[in-house]
Amino acid sequence: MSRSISDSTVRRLSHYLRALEDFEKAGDISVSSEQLAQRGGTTAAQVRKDLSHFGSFGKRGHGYEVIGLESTLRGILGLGATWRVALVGAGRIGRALFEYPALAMRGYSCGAVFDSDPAKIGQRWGGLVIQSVDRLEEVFAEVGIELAILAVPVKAAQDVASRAVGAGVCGILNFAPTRLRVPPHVPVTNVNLVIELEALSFALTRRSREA
Amino acid sequence: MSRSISDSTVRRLSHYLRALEDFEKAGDISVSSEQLAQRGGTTAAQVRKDLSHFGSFGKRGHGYEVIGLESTLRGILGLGATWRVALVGAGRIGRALFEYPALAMRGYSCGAVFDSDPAKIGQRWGGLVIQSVDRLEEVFAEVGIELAILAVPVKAAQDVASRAVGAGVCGILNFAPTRLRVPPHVPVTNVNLVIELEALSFALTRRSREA
DNA sequence: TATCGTTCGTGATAGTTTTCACAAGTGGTG
DNA sequence: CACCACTTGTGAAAACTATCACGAACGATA
Repeated sequence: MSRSISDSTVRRLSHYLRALEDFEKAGDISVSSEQLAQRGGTTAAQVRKDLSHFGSFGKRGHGYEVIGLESTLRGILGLGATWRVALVGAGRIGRALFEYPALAMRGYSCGAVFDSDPAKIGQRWGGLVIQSVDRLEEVFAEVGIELAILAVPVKAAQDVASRAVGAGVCGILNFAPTRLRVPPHVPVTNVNLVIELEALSFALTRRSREA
Repeated sequence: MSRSISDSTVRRLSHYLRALEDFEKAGDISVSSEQLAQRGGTTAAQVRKDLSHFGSFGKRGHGYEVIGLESTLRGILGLGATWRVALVGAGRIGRALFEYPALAMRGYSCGAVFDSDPAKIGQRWGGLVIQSVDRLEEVFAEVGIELAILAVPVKAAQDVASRAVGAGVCGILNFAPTRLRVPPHVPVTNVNLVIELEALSFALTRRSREA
């Protein structure tokens, strides 16, 4: 029950949850840390350590009960709650996210869409009308937005982030390839495609250099 | 000039490069590790350590020459090379990637698009005709594909990955929320939106629990 | 009930990454 | 030339993360 949980641990919990969902589909009643480890690409000891930060969920000699651990992990990851989300940026990436089923399934419900392009403002996406970013604060308050998803160009990202924080947002999911400056109490998760591309490029190049 | 470079270091190099591009635009000739650190959200010592793994690029008393370090980093990250890429999966995410300018700018040139949906096969994207995944090996050989971008459903991901490896691919950029099993010599970079969503959810929940 | 094979939970250990602190190099100035 | 303000590059220390190894619990079996 330690206080500070490392990012790597949280990400592994995510993997375990997905593995458990598969074990459930396969009809398994219980799984061992060893089985979870293999599916998650880690070790049995790591699995047990990760879980032990939050409590003691297994039975010695028999492993973990699939359904039980599944809902425990959902609880730890906060997947029971639902969050009212605003999507800022109605470009290709914004659109892909808007229709990404996992968003809704993880409890993120989209309550507003913004763009700065006059040609897009007023268009309908699902049941929502695309709003001008100029009205961001106003709409955030009206709809009760808790979370902002940023799918805007780098240039606009910091400004939108600051305004979202000003409007009282609880967290930000940032797709712009830039590090946002926000107060420490606002969690930001970055999905930075450029970094991933460059990391892959590095791995590829390193490989061909060594060969 | 150590052998094994940690993933975190590589990702920071990416940040430094972006910062340098900005410093260049702003007309700066040289920067200190302190300046790079602030832009990249880290510390001056970290910046120097990261760079020192690859050589000694600064001048004591004066910092790093912006243009010079920029091209050094591009070299380290392998951004000079161009890679012939295949996009597997022509859904929303595939489309967003296909039009993502950073892809082309990082030296990834798309040489083929695949899908399994008969309704999509035969459609044109840019100058490319969407191919059936059934012809994957064939087309990979014809076009000389070096890299596969997977934007397919989880169910199909492992199969496509194995076939891409069989077809001699050098690396994989995987958007499916699953861990691929590939031979160790094939680098895989995962962009797992589900994990990011759950990590954010954890941070949000943790926060509201503590408050 | 006693024994056995299994698997968890966890303190100790090993390994990795980050931070610290300072000697050494650089250009400028009088 | 001697000194100064500045900033790098790097060994050593600290912090963090992963692995190991083993006692303790559990159900099954006779």
